[in-house]
This record gives sequence, C-alpha cells and structure tokens, in this order.
Amino acid sequence: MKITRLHGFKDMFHPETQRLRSVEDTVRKVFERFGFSEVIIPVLELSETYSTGLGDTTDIVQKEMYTFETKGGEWVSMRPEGTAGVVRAYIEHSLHRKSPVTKLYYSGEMFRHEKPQEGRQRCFNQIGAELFGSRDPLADSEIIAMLWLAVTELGLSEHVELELNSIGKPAERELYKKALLEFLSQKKDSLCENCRNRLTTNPLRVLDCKTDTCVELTSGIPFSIRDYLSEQSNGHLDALLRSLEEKSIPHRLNPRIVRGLDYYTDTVFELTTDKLGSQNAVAAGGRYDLLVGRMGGPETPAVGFAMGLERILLLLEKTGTRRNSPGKKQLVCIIHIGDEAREKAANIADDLRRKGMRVETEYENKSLKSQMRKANRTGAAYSVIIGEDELRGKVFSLRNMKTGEEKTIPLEKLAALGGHGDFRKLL
RNA sequence: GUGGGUGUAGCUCAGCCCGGUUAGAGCACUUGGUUGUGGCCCAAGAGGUCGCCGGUUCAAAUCCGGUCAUCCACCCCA
Repeated sequence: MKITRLHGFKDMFHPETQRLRSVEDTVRKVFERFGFSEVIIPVLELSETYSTGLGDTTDIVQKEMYTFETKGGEWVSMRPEGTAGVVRAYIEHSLHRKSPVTKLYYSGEMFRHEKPQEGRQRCFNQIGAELFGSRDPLADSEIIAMLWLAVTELGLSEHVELELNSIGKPAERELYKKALLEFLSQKKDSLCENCRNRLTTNPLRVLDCKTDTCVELTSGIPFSIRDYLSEQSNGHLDALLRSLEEKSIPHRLNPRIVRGLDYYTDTVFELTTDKLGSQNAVAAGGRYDLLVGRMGGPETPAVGFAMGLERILLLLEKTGTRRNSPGKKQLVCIIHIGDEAREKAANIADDLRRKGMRVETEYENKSLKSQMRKANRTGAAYSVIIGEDELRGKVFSLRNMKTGEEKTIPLEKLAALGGHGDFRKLL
C-alpha cells in the first residue's frame, strides 16, 4: 500500500505555492499599512479555547474539529479558525494593558473535518486581522476598508460583493429569533425539508436558504431584524453605513446574512462571489464585543475578519485575473564536458551563487546537447560552457540563449564579475 | 451524515456499451539524428499490479458484486 496524504488535504507545488505566497504577501502589506502587526500563534490549542470561543453548539465545534487527547491527558484541537486563538493570546499576555487598541493579523493553516469539495479542503490557509479595543463604528469601517483594499490590490474587486448586516446583541437576536420562529411556524408547510429542521436548530439560517419557496416565503416577512435592534445597535449600523459611503466602498445591506459562529455581535459581513459555485464566501468577519470577556479576559470590544487564500486563488484563476509575478532572477546554466570541466563547473556555479546569481549546473556527465536542451527548457538567459578546449585556454564560452550570440572570454573575467554579475557587459 | 460522477503511463485522457492475440494517444522524460551547441522537426527508448478483493467465463481493463480512493452537490463554511 502506497502511503498517501489524508483525505481532503492537498500538497502544493511550484507555480501554485508562489501564487499563494504572493497573494498572502499582498494582503499582508495592506494590513501593515493599516498598522496591524503579525502574531504567530500555535496550530494546536486546548479544545476549550474553541468550544468556549466559538460556542459549544456551532457546527465547527460539534463536528468539524480535529480533537484528540495528548499523552498528558489534555484534550486539544487543531485550530479550525484564527480568532479564538488570537483572543486567547491577547488575554494571556494582557495586551489590553499595553495599549488601548491592539491590531493583530495572522496567517496560516486551519483544519476542519468537513466533506471536501471544490473550494473546500480540510486544511486550508487563512489570513485574518483582529482589532481590539474600540467599539466605535469607525473601527468596523476601517476593518472593512482594509478588506476592500486588499481585494482591490488583488485585482478582484470587480468580482466580489461586500454584504453586511447587523445581528445585534444576543438578547435582541433572541427576540427576533422568536418572532421569526413564530412567523415561520405558521407557514411551515411551504418550507423545504431542511428548513423545517432548522426551525428547531437555528431559525436564522432559514433566511440563508436558497430554495425558491423559502426565499419567497422569507422575503415576505413583514418585519426585519432592525425592528428588534436596540437604538445603540441600529445607530452603530447606520454610522458604519455612512462611513462606508464616505469612503466609497461598495457594499450591500443584506438582512439575510447570519454567521455560523456564536461570537458575533452587531456587525457581520461577507465578501462573496458568484464564481465559485456554492463556496461563495471568500472572506468573512464581524464584530465580537463579548468574546474577550467570555474567554476570561476583560470586557473588550473587537472586530475582525478572515480571508480564505485557496478560495482567492481559485477566484483569481476562474476570473483570469493576472497578477504581476515578482519575476525571478535570470538563470545561468553552467555546462561542462569532461570530468575536469565538471568539477570546474561546480566551483564556478558556487562562486556565481555567492555573488547572488541564480545558477544551475548538471551533476553528472551528460552530452552537451542534453545540457543545452535542459538550459533551454529551464529558461536560462545565459549558458556558460566549459569544455576541454576552454579548460586548456583558461577561458569559457558565454552564450546568450535568446539571441544565440556566443563569445569566448578569459576565466578571470568571470571571477572579477561584480555583485550582480551582469553578463551583458561581457558579451 | 445524504446523493451522484470518476478510478487505465508522471500528467490529461481514449479503449469499456458489443468480453478475445504483446493495453493505446498526446504532453512530459531519456537517448540519438556523425566529433562540442538549445528552441522546430524526426527516430528510438523507458514508463502500467488497467484502484483493490471476489464472482461469471475457455477468456475480464471490458460483465456482476463488494470495497477503498477521489471529485461534485446537499449540509455548513473561508
């Protein structure tokens, strides 16, 4: 039996790894412009970090976490998302004492035991940001502005939509939920089977259903969550909307948005696309004013979001969005003929690499033709050829692979080549 | 957890319905096309337990059953 990777896990190789890192880098730089600094936290935490953080009843905690007992008898879980761990670290290091506002971002792999499908893996990368210490709507607005700038710099702003909503405080939400339940129960028969179950599990989710009859039914609801929000929550939402208008950030108020995590209060938002099938969210977040307190820290308001890097990659691919890649250094291939030349080639390669150049050479004796083919295939800009003739004359042949131009040059010139090793000057 | 699709060379796939000699193609790889020069072209070569197990049959990649893997969709989510 061959050993294979775990179901739902992916190996990633060259051009893709580069694309992912470049997306990550772009986003990271935007975050830093907003004054966020990176936090690196463990992939493994005590399970209660997530059960109290995300809520016992959430799907993530109930059935999607990789949880196991350590030899020491502790129950631990692989992180299914970033916020809970960042909050734990925020509390553990008493960051609230160091500064009234703390802005942190993280990037890394998350683990969820879900059924994999397009745009959904059991291990995926998220980059996310959390702002602690402000309950002002301007903080929400800044977080959203940062997300928007990130997708703009990624070239994706045309392909995504920013949807937001307020789900108020738990007590307000409960009232709304109750009213919703009452309304929906009366029309139970026109709901899809799923939604009939949701009535007992999570009535808010019915709003999210895509079934035609459910959409029709829910769009006829004569009241909205805003009717149940406190003056403060409504004011918060209004102020946020106003700020987004002023920053000209396109957005859509969508009263149907509900989030899967318990910790959100007031603002929730999603960055969605219609180009990834049912995996339509590429980033999501919101405000969570109660979480720090709930996890044992001082009452601290906070807002944040996370972005799925693989989904961003998929979206870039599907929309044919070109990103200018950082551009690799030009490659030089050292080609050798004969044992003596082979060793010489190894030394020249080493020398040029110390000078900062990108250099390839063949380890074994191969024909000139095959080495040239390889140089061509790997996209070398120049070839340095060391054969018996060159060795005897203490020279090397330098070939420009694009033009085919070739010249014989004394070896000392190679040694005297400056830091950048500009071969153009030699030709 | 539920439903559907697909498993044949490193990759993308044909062949399967209508069982039958050494299981194919393209790409990639290796070597060569007269002495030490790449790209195009040409030739040769290497590479496969036809996912696995069992059944039917004189004979199975092909038919049947099971199993595993993977993908897609639902659920949920980034």
